[in-house]
Amino acid sequence: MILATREISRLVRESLHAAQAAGKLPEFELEGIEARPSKRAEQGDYNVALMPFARPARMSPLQIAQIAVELMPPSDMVAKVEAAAPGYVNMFLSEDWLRAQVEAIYAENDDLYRLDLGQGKRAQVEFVSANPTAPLHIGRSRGAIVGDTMARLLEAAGYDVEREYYFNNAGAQMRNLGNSLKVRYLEALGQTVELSEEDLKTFYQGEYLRDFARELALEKGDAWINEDYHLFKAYAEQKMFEMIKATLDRVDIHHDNFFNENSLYENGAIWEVLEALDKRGYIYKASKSAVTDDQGDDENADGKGEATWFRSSDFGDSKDRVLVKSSGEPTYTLPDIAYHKNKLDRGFDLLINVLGADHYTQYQVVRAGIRALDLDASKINVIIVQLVAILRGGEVVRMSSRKGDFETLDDLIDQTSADAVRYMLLARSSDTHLNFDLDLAIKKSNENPVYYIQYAHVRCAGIFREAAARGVRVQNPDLRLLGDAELKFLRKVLELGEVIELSASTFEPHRIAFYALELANAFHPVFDNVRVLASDVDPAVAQARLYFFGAAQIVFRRVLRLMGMTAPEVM
RNA sequence: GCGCCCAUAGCUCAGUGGAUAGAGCAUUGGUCUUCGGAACCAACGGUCGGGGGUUCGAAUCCCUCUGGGCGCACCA
Repeated sequence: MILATREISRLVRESLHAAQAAGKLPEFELEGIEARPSKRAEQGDYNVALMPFARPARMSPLQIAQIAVELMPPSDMVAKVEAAAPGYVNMFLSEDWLRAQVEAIYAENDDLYRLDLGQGKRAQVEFVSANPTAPLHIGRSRGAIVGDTMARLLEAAGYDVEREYYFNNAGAQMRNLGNSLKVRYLEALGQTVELSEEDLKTFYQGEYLRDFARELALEKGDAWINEDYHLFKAYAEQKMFEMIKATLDRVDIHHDNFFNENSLYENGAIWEVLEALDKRGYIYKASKSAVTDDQGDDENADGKGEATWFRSSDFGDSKDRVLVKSSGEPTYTLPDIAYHKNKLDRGFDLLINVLGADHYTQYQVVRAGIRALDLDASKINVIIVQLVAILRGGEVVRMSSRKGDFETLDDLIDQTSADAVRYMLLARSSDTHLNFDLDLAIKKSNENPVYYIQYAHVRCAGIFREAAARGVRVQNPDLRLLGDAELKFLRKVLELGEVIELSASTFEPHRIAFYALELANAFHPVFDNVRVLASDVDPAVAQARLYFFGAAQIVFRRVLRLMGMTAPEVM
């Protein structure tokens, strides 16, 4: 379907252009002409503000608007154009054109409002990216939903999208995981294992490892009893990933690529990055930072010898950062920079990184690294999601990772539903804190937006069930029989294109969630007032209305799928 | 101390520099001879945290203050 704002902007631009060619307007740049959906019916369906052109034209904005109206090219989309003070062009959509959009909805169906914004360019969204040491924590869930919805919107906008998961399966944490599983394995075989204070600090205590260990004991018996952590680590990692993927699958998230941080060690990429930075003069060796930080503390220098530092302060960072510890082991920052270089090298046109607010500083350092390597940092975009608080009975639920009934994304899904999780975590701007109200999410009432939206789809499906039962089928519907209520809903449908365009270009996927609620809000009154199968409805009118509700169902299914939610036939 | 985010209706929150700031919930009052009432209609409700500035025009941009949140490791 056509993007209404784009088309109307074009009409106004052409009319002003024609005015300039005819000498009715002086020559000046026609930039920034943007149509907006109108807020008031008496001001038309779309408005274009021409006030910015008053100065270059040296005319009153109202005069410019009048000239624009006068020279407006004809369009079957537009019924009427008016100039309004102080300088607006108000457009009224043609009702015939609006009715014809019902056909367009059927034609596009599940691809409704697929745009050409991306022009087939390659985009990559990196999200979740948790290490496979534990089930997905609730803290990751918002980024997961936001990232996947962003990917869906970019696809709708015409990008070729890849979803990527970055993880680390090397290092101390994974070794700890292997050791922890071994302990549980020995326990599963009936041995008692004494753990020192020191062991407990690094021990993964989650119940999931007991489950893995029981399976392992059944599978291998005591064959692994003398193995060190390596086999256990590999086993735990594989099980962990199965678990994480299963959790993500519950909310319909599927990554195309799992990128292993360790590969950057194996192929030497991290050392190439270090060398490149060194060549450019951004590396030095020292026992402490060459830049005194604000607190002037240098306690990290104590007896540790020389580390390898990156002059990130040259790029606006508040202090320099260590890339290689005095032990010779890289910090996570070095592979992180190498990873982002790798992403750029893979030729994506657009990169999006979904990060929790607590990782923002780290991202700044990586960005500094990319700039230091003289690579195009502008291709890397970040969606920072603020923290989530879980509320029950108006109280914040503590999300302890040690104990408690509530810590994982699975818990959240269990206690509410996959659809509720997707909607609730999406329906907030990423940069505001989010309160996830458990009581609301499970409530089966009109207070719950999840049900309100899905119910619209259910009601459409209900009409068709009833129609089928009565033997009514759509044949040659006459769209002229649609009334004002239906047209009002169709006007709202038109906004879907703008929502996709805007959310894909500003990386703000939450917009689709609010739009969905508005769409449902526009739907329910129509459903209540526009009967299809009532005895007093003329059969021809019933045909047109049935056809209309079929289109409405397509729109709801499309919107729900863009949010990764199900479109139920019954509830 | 420094960096980032937030402050809009009683609550939870939308709002792309454009006309009279919106929605859901809550509250109050209505609508059922029901294709699914998990619905609809109406009313009530605002110094957009305070103060400056930029602009033809500011909730939106800039500065500042206040109040919250998150970071500021030779952890990941």
